[in-house]
Amino acid sequence: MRKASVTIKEIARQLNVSKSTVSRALRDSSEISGETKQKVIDLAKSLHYAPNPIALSLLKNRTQTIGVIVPDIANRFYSSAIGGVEDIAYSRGYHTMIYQSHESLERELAASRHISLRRVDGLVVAISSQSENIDHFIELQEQGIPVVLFDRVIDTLQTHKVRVDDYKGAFEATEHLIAQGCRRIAHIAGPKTVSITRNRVDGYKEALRKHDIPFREEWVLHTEITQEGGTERTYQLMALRDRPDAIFGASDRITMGIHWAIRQLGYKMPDEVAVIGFCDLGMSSLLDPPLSSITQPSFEMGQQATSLLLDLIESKNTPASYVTRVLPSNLVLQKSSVKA
Amino acid sequence: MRKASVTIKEIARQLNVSKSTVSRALRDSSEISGETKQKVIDLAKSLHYAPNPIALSLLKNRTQTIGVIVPDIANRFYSSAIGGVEDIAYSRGYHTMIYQSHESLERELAASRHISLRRVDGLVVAISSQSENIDHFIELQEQGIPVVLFDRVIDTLQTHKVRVDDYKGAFEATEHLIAQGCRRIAHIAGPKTVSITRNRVDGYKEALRKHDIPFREEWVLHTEITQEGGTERTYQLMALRDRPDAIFGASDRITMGIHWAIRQLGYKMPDEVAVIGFCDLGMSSLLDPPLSSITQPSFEMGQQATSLLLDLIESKNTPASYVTRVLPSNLVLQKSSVKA
DNA sequence: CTGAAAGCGCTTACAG
DNA sequence: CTGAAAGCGCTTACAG
Repeated sequence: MRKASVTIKEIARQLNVSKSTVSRALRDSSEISGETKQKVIDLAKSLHYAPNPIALSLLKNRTQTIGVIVPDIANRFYSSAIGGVEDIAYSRGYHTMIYQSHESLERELAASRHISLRRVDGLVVAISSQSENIDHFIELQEQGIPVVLFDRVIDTLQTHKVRVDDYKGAFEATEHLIAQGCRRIAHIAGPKTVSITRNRVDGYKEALRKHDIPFREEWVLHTEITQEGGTERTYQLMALRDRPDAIFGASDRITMGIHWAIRQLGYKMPDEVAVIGFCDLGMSSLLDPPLSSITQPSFEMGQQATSLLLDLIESKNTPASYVTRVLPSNLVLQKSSVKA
Repeated sequence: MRKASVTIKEIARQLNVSKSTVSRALRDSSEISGETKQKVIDLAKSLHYAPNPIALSLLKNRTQTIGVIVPDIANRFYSSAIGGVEDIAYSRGYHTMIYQSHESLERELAASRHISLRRVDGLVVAISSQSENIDHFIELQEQGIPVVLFDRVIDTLQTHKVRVDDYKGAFEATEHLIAQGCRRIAHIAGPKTVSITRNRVDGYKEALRKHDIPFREEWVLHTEITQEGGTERTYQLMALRDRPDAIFGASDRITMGIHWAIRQLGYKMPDEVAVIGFCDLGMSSLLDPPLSSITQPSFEMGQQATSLLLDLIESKNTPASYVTRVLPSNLVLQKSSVKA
């Protein structure tokens, strides 16, 4: 069915030279005469010759392809990070294969297996919240496939990491709420298994401590990273005898759920309940009132992770040490948390 | 520094048989003795042997991989459609490579080139709005790489197509606005180059005609598929001496822009201006007031397109004729268009 | 039932 | 400067 492509053999036949000569001419080897070189190149062009990357892969055991695993491409944070990955990969001659884990360890394993089988050259990954065990990534590394983590990092994997300064972002958001006069500040956090969650809870706590506001266990709730989770936990918080006067949400989805629930329940934002959360700006500005956000440099995170990965792939030996890049987040204040 | 994988040669060496025998035993050929077969299979298992898919690709000129090109993976409609693509591809033993065109012909060309070079087995695509010329897809077909269109289809390409019933969706949305008592109904449409746009405009016009409402040129504006586009065109509409009492938006992004602008401008929804649009439900329910939407079965569209594609890939000969599947859209009424 | 050989498309020591 | 040969990992007629 498939139309046969032009091969080096065909060019050799037409020119009455050997395949070796054609191959060398095309890679501009210095040991070929200018004349022959030109003949080969001209014919190759007119025949629309393109080398078969699969043959090269077999030869070099390299595919010029990197993989990226994210929990969910529909999430703007990740789709934007993928943009950054593709940007760097493309400019350095690599292609990108995108996998979604849907927060499931099983699907992360399937993707890892595929990456190993397909001889993908390296992997950029934001670990699924279900994955406490990361043996599959260690196995990839043992096979010589470098892995770089971003966003969701984990201590047990030795490698380059790129993450945002969650602690500081959470600290600043909480301190902002305090500056607005809030004293009863709740936090709806992500799954306990995720590193980010812990950092954000810590930042939140530290801001309270700094301003001598007592920490109250019942005002920190954990949930899956979904809008429904944010909504349900908001119901739970607002149902408390002692209800909060501010809620800080740990992610886009969660925070959108909070915003929605607060409106549903009939509270005025920000006066009765101030809301702020880690969120994508495009999203948060659409809401009414617009949502104060801690925004993350997602595109840059994808870029940096990929650039570190390609360095690993292209260097002969394992590096002396791994780096962890911590990028700043950015506080964008809007009406949901700024009192008149 | 990639660790060498176990090969058929290694198994043959350890068992003192030929590579051919190992190969046959592993594919369970009937011409190998049960005993030998068992030995080979056992050793293969204990060595964690996995066939090198790259070698197979070189041999068969097939990669068990399909490509999918969409304008933008961050758009929920497309990320959900990709979910449907992956669902079917995975269950039939194929992997999916995802490409984004960002509505640019140039990037669509780059993706097509990659698909051709990488010997991807087939392609599912929602054409970029910039691509009036689709020679690159015809070339793929000529190379024996089948292409199936979904969402954004185009008449000039002979192939299977899967789309939603835009005409009917637009017709119903418009008729609903009329039922609400609106008579000055505007439509903010997508780029003129896209087939969908024309169908939606036609559905809108037909509903007006049926109810004897005169069509007014100045109430149909075209824009890029962005939120900003929706916002700008809304400003333009509401600035008219004769302003509309309802706006029907042609896509998620556009409609979100309309909703935002109407609120900004201080109009009451739905009483002063009713708003409805093609939109994802998760999104539209978040807004205040919740947005009436024509929802599309994006996941199913991805599934059906992929299933048609795999049939093309796996059949020996080109089919007698191509099909166009038209899926129904669904009208979900919410507060933005339903008057008390 | 099993093996040697050719071949998928390419590169690269090794000869000359 | 050019070519013949071996090899990447696998399959499959062709012999036996």
